[in-house]
Amino acid sequence: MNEKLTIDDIAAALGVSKTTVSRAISGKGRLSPETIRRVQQYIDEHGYTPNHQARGLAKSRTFNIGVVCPVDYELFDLQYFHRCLQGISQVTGEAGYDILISMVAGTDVAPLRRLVENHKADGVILTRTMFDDPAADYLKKSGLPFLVIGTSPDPDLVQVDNDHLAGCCELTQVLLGKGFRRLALLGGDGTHTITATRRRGFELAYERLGLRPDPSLIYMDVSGVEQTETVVKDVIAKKADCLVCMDEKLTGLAQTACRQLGVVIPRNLRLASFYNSSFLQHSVPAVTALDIDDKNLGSVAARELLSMIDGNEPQNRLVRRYQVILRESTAVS
Amino acid sequence: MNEKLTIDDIAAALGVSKTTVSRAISGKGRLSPETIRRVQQYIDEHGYTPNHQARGLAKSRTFNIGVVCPVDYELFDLQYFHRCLQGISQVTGEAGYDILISMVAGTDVAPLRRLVENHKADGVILTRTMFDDPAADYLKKSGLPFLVIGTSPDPDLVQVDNDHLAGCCELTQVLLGKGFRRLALLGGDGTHTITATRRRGFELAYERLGLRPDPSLIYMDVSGVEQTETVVKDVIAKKADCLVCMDEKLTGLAQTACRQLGVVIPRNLRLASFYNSSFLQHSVPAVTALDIDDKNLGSVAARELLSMIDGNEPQNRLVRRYQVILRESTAVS
DNA sequence: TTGTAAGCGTTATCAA
DNA sequence: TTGATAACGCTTACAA
Repeated sequence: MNEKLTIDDIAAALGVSKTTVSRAISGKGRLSPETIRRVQQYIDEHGYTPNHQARGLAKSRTFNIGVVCPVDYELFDLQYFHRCLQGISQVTGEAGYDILISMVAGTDVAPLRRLVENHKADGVILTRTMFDDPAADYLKKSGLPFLVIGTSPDPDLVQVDNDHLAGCCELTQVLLGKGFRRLALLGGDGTHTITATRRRGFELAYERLGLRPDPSLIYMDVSGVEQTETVVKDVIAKKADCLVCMDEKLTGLAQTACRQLGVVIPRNLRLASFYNSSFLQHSVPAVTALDIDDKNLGSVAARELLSMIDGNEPQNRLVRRYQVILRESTAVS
Repeated sequence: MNEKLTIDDIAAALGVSKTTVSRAISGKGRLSPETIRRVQQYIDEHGYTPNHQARGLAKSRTFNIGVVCPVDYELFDLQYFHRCLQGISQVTGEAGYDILISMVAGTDVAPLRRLVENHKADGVILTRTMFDDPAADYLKKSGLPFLVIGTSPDPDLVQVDNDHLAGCCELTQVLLGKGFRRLALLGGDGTHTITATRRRGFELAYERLGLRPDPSLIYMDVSGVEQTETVVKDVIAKKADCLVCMDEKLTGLAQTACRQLGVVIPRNLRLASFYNSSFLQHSVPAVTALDIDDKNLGSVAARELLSMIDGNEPQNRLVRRYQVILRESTAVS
């Protein structure tokens, strides 16, 4: 209704100065309880809502944080992104911050640049990291506080990530513990750091047992139905016990390939995924997977970014919120 | 680098007034070409970037638009949302606007209220509409320009939507044209207006041929694997020719159910979807579907909202960008 | 405990 | 063609 009520109006109505009103609202400075009460009451009755724009100008803050969303995110990435966003949203919301989405296509950081140059955000979260990430490079130069969700070899980047290394290692260890020795690994885009991390976790599990994975059973940069079918054929030919896929997309491809080739899971081949999804949970048979709390990841990232914005020393965070969920697809025959 | 360069600095450096600089930048008012050139040159050399916050305060605009994203969006909704967002992002970006995401859970519009009350956006887009949508109700009261993507029975809402009615009708007509007479319809959440629209389109196709669908073959509010299996059993028992699913999620459920029940598509039952996805395109067999250009929908919505923000009369828009894609799943045996 | 006044970086309204 | 100067709504020294 009275959208245009300002701090001045209240001051005039109450016969006090706008400083007093400002203080009563922010709670800063010492005021008589009586004054505070009067201001509060007036606000409650007349429905004043502060103008963040003005507040921002005065404090040179926008109370926005930017979140970069790659346009090439696919079906499953979106789920991850959405859950991250939930965590981010919750934390930032409580702190009075809003989320500005910047959609970047490929290596073109123009939208991000706009956001930064126009001073529209106080900090930025990158939800994906790549080697030589142009977005990260740009942000580094900009001087704006930012962090990446994910792990990067770049030590200058503030990083928040799940301990995928430990998680993947653990899932692999569980499989090895079941007696499967010939595990095949199916990996996607090698330019994503997560791919390297998962592979490392896979290998680490072997090393802990003093073993080594069969290098000919590690397939990287796999994508598409045809390629996956080729891999599955090869995996069967090489008599692998179990196929471990790096994410749910690859797992889906593997399932399709198996169905096409008449490979029955878990009878002819076991199947596991380094990333869980409701999809894998409901597929037939349900697929063993590493379950990661993405929402929590978003919360942690947001909290860290807000702390950086407040001038605190940045700190990398490795979140250990995951669990191995064993399902039918890795049943021992 | 010199992030803190303001219009004042430029004015001082060039020995002109800030008004002049402001005009040179905005292109408003008459200035000598020479002055404009000097200002431009200075900006180019020293890298001035305007402060949107201040600009916003002066013009009482935020240059943000809010986009509401329900947290309960699932896998497939997200794809729709993401594509919409691409369209929105492109249009708003070109107009110098940014996108503020407001995640709302269920009927709790608190995050949206925060956004509105803090004057953080000049307008809002709702990417989903429900009957008695609390978000829409709130926005109506707020007075902020907003529109919904989707169709609502509420005549007070500015609506931008694909012509689902025509699209669904067309797909249904194609199926009827193939000689299938006993079409079953599988629908989801009845509180979503889209569900009602799709049903109407389905029925309309029959009416155009002077026919009526078998009411016992229309299944609404279906969700979950078990329920879908029950429906598929029933559909088979009632000797339907084809099962039409309202979206790709239901289609996926139907596919799983068929696989479980040993129902072979398209031999024992034909399958079609009122919403296409890469998923249906790649599944085996590929599924006939209505393909809709969601990105374009987002663009249209964004353009309309910006127009409303500029004070133009709101206008409902019915976008006719769809195509029926026939695939293996509806092959005539 | 409260008030005055000077910012914050723009745009807009007058004059000149 | 330009320039003072006053908004825009809020915060915050510095006074009182």
